Amino acid sequence: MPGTEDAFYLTTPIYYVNDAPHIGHGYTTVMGDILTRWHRQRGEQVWYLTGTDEHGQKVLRKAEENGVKPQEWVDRLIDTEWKPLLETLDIANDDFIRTTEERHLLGAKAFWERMHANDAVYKGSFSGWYSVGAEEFVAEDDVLDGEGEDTGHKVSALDGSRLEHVTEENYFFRLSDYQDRLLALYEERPEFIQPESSRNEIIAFVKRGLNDLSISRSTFDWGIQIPWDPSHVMYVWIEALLNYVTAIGYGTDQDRFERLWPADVHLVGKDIARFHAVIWPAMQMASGIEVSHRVFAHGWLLVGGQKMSKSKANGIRPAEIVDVFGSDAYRYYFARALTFGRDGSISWEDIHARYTSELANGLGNLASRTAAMIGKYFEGRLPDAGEPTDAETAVVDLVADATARADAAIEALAPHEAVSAVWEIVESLNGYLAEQQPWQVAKHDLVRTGAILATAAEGLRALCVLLAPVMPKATAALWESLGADAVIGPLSDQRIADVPRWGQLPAGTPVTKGAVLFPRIEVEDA
RNA sequence: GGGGCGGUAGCUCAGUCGGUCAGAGCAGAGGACUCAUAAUCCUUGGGUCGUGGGUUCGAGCCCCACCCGCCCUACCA
Repeated sequence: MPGTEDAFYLTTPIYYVNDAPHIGHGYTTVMGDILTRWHRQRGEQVWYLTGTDEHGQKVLRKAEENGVKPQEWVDRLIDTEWKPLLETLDIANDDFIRTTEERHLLGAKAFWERMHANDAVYKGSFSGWYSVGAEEFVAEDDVLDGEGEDTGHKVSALDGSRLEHVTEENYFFRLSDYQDRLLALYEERPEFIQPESSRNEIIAFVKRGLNDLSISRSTFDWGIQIPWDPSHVMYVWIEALLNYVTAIGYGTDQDRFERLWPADVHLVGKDIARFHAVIWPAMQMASGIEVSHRVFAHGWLLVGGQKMSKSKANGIRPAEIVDVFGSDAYRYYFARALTFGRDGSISWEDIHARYTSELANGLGNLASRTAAMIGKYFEGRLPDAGEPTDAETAVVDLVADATARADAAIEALAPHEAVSAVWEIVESLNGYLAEQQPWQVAKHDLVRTGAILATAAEGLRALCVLLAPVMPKATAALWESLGADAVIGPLSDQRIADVPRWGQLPAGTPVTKGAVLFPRIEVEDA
C-alpha cells in the first residue's frame, strides 16, 4: 500500500465560488467527511481537504457586475455561501484551501516552474472563435453560420453573439506526450480511476489521442501570473487542480508536503473525472511528483418527487433539507440511499420515509426503549450482563461480522454498503428485544432482564462508534445517554477495531433516557 | 457517428466466478406484543428479470441485433 503509511489524505474538488452551493456539492463533501471520519475512528492519521476555486473570467465578470473588486467578491461568497455549507453539513475538514491564498499562489508558481524546467510547457498559438460579447472562446460545436444581418459571419450557439476568429499566444502543456504513460497507469493500477464505468470512459478518451492543452490566458488578469511571463495568467483549471498539492505545502513547506503526498483519494463528480484522471496525473508526471493513488467519481443525483421535481437538483440547497431533517439525517440519507459511484434517485418523500422508518422507528426507538427499560427496571443503572446465552452470542457475532464488513466496504469506497452492514445491527437488536421480551421476564427474573438490557446497551455502544462517522450529532447524544464517556472515554477515541469487544460498559454505569434522537416529523406539503 | 452505464416486484434498488437468482427495503394486507418516538416483531410479493434471437445440460448473469433512458466524445468553471 504505497504512500499510505503517513496519513490518509482525501480531497473534494474545490468548488467554484460563483456557484450556489447545492446538494451535489453537499453530497461530495458529506461522503468525503464520512470516509475520513471513519478512517480517524480507525485511529489513522487523516487529512481531509476541501476548498474553493476563485479565479477565472467568470468570477471577474460577476464581481464587476456587482461593482466590487474580485477579491472582495470572493471573500463575500466564502463567508456567505461556502463556509456556512460546512457548518450546515457538520463537516470535519482539516483544511480549507482558497485559490486566492498566498500559499496557493506560491505553490502554483513553483509547480509551473517545475513543469517549465522539465520542458512540459511551451509557448504556442491558440486560435478559435471568440465572442466579444461574452468575452470568451466558443467551442467549435457551438459555432454556427449566422443568419439575417449576421449572414456571412459566425455566431455563437450559446447566445447568438457574433464571433471573430482570433489567434492568441498561449502557453501549452504537452499533454500529448503523456498518452502512453497514462494508459500504462490505468493498466497497472486499475484502482486509479473508479468506478469501472468512469475508468472505461477515461481509457476510451485517452486512446483516441490527446492534444496539447492551452493553459494560459492573457485577455484578463484575475488569476495567477505565469512566473516567467506576467502578461499571462494560468488557465483556471490547470491552476485549480494544483490546490491538492499547494494546500499541503508544495513549494512552501516541503516537509509537510512529503508527509501527506500522494493523495489517497480525490473525490470528484463524474463530470470532472477527466480533469482528475487525465490532465492531473499528466501534470504530476510532468512535475516529477508521485501520482495520486485514486480518483473516485461519484454519480448524479436524480431528483424525483413532487416538490423537488419542479426544480433541478442543482437548485436545491442543502439547508432546505437540513432545516427539516437535521444534518445527521441528511448525511445518513445520502450515504444510505445511493450507491456511491452511480447515479441515483432522491426525493423528498424518500428522505422522509427513510427518516421515519430507519432513523426514528429503527435506531431512535431502539435507543429509547433500551434506556427506558433500564430506567424502569434498574433505576437507570446498567445491569450486569451475566452469562451469555445463544441469543446474546448471536448478537455479539453479528456485531463483529457487520463491523468487519463495514470496514471493508469503507476501504472499497462503498460507504453505502458500510451503512447497510451496520444497520443490520440495529435491526437485529430490535428483533432480539422482541424475542427476549425483557418486559415480561422482568416480572419474575430481574437478573435475566438485566442481561438482556445490558446486551442491548452494548449493542448501542457498538452502534455509536460505527455510526459516529455518519451521524456525529446523534451518536454523541446517544453516547452521553449511555454514560459511556465517563467509563470508556470520548466517542472519538473509540476504535473500529475495538467495536466487537463485548462488555465495555461496566454494570452500574448510569444510563439516562435523553432527548428523542430522531423526533417524528410531520410533513404537510413539502 | 464512436464509446460508457443502465432498463429486475407499485416505488428505490441487490443480484460477486452462468446452475435454490427470481431477491431486499419501503409501501399495502393479516397477525403477535406493549419496554418504546401509536414505535417493535412475525407472516404475506408469484414480477415474461426492456424486446427478439443465439451459445450452453443450464443465463438477469455470456454473444448478436433492436428499442428506451442517462452520460462521455477536451480547453466556461
